[in-house]
Amino acid sequence: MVSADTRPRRRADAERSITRIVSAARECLSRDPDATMEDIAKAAGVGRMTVYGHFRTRPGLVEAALAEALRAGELTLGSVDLTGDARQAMNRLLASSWSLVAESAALLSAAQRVLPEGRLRELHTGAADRVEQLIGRGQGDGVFRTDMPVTWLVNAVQYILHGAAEEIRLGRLDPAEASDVVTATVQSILAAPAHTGS
Amino acid sequence: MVSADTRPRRRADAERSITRIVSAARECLSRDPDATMEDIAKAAGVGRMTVYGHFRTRPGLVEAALAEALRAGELTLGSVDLTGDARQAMNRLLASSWSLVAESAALLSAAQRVLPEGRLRELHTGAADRVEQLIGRGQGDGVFRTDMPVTWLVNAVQYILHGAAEEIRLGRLDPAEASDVVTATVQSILAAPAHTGS
DNA sequence: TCTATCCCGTACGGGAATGTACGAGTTAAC
DNA sequence: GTTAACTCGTACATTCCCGTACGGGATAGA
Repeated sequence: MVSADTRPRRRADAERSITRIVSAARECLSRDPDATMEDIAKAAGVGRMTVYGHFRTRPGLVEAALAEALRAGELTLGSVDLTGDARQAMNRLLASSWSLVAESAALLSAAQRVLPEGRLRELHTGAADRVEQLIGRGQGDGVFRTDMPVTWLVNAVQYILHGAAEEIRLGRLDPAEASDVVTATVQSILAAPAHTGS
Repeated sequence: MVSADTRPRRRADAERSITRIVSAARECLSRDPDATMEDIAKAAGVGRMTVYGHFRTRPGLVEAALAEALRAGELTLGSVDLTGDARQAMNRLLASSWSLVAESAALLSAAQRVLPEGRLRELHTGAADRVEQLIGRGQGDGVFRTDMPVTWLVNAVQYILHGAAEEIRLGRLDPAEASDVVTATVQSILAAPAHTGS
């Protein structure tokens, strides 16, 4: 927040470089959490030193990339209608954002390794909270199960998305049917049991 | 397989060291896939050089640790009764092996990074196949859903187990209730829809 | 045009991890 | 008790990546 305010004078090409670098960082780190500064620089089409010109350390760049991904997430999340039937709302949410969340999983793990303990959760809270609220509302309406902690349900969904991304990356899941598979799986996890059998 | 056969002469203390090293490797790599040779040596209570005396390279040690974990897995898997109702069989399977599978997740990812492409799947096939067969049988019996690829179901279960391990590690899931949560979640994913709705 | 900003290559230093070499002390096995 | 095997410390070479320093060249912005 400091750099953007106290440094209002920045040349247009620098702005463009930064955009490309952060974007490249997202892409690289999402594929390999151990991606090197040079890997990222190459992907951005700039020299390694140019990267250091804008981001003094690797953690700094990782955080910027994560922040960018989260901003994009917040944006799409904010544009989704979460009212009405919680199941339908969840479907809409997944339809518009599952691939984004899934692809960011590796980036998240990269951040987890280089950022101080609380920092990640601090940044990530916004997005997770909204999902948690939706699930909570669904529980209140009786359409989602209540026999498990909400935290677990939220994270179980996360892990399914992560898994779907991995399966696609490994060529074991057809990207075309991934969306349907993910929504169906998530609905199964969240659904309230039809009857209270043993 | 080679070292055990062509080198029948090994002193008892060496045998003990190897056991301790492999065991320590499992433990360390399951907590941190990037665990160092020195970390492992320290955990095993031996010097780093002793480790190199038995495993020339890190990948070699990782493979040995993975093989050990898989052997343990095969052992428990083999002792589980997989006949009868597929759902019950799955519950028995999970009850006896979910924590082992879950804890080995990090080890698996460590292996994925240092072992050549096909090697991991080659080693891991045995265990995965058995789960796949059980799910396939459940589908044939009409108790498990058939609207998704079996491969996806198998891996979705994997990812749930992985997630459960992570949640426990982060203190967000009570180990005492983890078993119930896992089995219930897995059953939800696998269950055939009660009625053929829209 | 002129200047401050930015691009980017080479070069260097530091740190961490892997794997090798040597060798002295210890211990199992015969 | 003798020998061969094992332990394990120090020291070293190598590699990889991070981050810094310097400086020449290109370019946006006035």
